[in-house]
Amino acid sequence: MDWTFRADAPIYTQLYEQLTLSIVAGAYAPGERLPAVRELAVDAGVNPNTVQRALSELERDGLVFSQRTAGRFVTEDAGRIEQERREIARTRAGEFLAAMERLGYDREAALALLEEMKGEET
Amino acid sequence: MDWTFRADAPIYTQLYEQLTLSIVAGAYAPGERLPAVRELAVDAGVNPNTVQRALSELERDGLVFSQRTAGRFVTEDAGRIEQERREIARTRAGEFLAAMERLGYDREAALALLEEMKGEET
DNA sequence: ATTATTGTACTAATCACTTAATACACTAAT
DNA sequence: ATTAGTGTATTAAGTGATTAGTACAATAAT
Repeated sequence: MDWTFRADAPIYTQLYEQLTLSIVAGAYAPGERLPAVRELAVDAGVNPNTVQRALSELERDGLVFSQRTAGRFVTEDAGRIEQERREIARTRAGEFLAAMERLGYDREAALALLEEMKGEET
Repeated sequence: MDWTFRADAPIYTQLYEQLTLSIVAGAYAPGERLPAVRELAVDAGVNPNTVQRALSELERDGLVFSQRTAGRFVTEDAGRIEQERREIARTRAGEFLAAMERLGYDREAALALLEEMKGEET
């Protein structure tokens, strides 16, 4: 993992987002053990507590669970992971549509814009 | 204007965004005079400097200009306003596609999701 | 039993950013 | 000339959250 952080948002937030994406996109398999808090911390060059905080949120989301002395693991519930993936996608889509609406683009127009951008780089 | 602020972002940012939207969506016409800094400040219940800061950014974007003793005005360049509207829309669209891609949705799938959401509220 | 490795809790300090207070500058109108 | 209404600059203080330091707890392996 590259672990490069922007300055415009807390590190723990960025860790949280990147870890979520890693799990949801399948980079960590269901049931797989995650690196230890201290290990991740060294790897990312941050304080263990910062990692801890990010991981707590993943736990709150039900994407990981921890066994006090063995370590942290990705949930074995593949359905939960897929559900999370869908939820994030729907949220993003909703936010996008809302933003476009405020700009005076109705849904047709928003879709048209996306169609028109198909060939381009992001 | 309702001027209600969230707690998760600076006030000046939110002012900036809302004012931008107001201009771009045509709530303020090209050439129209904006309320004075102090007036907006009272209206929104914030410090004049906070308003000043938001307005400075609008100026940087070329959406407003100020005449030192007369007040601030929306640019008369309607093309500039439309351009800004388009830019914001394209940026949002690009961000959306990028986010969806990280989630494993290619463009087809992203569009399909939006189609599927057409009937819903945001 | 001891050690090493894990997650967790608590406290404190740093640190940057936002916001506020205040004073200044300029112009038009009276 | 004076006043009132603009935008602007500068400085200071608050404030809140992030991050770090350090110590604790629990279990598995040796």
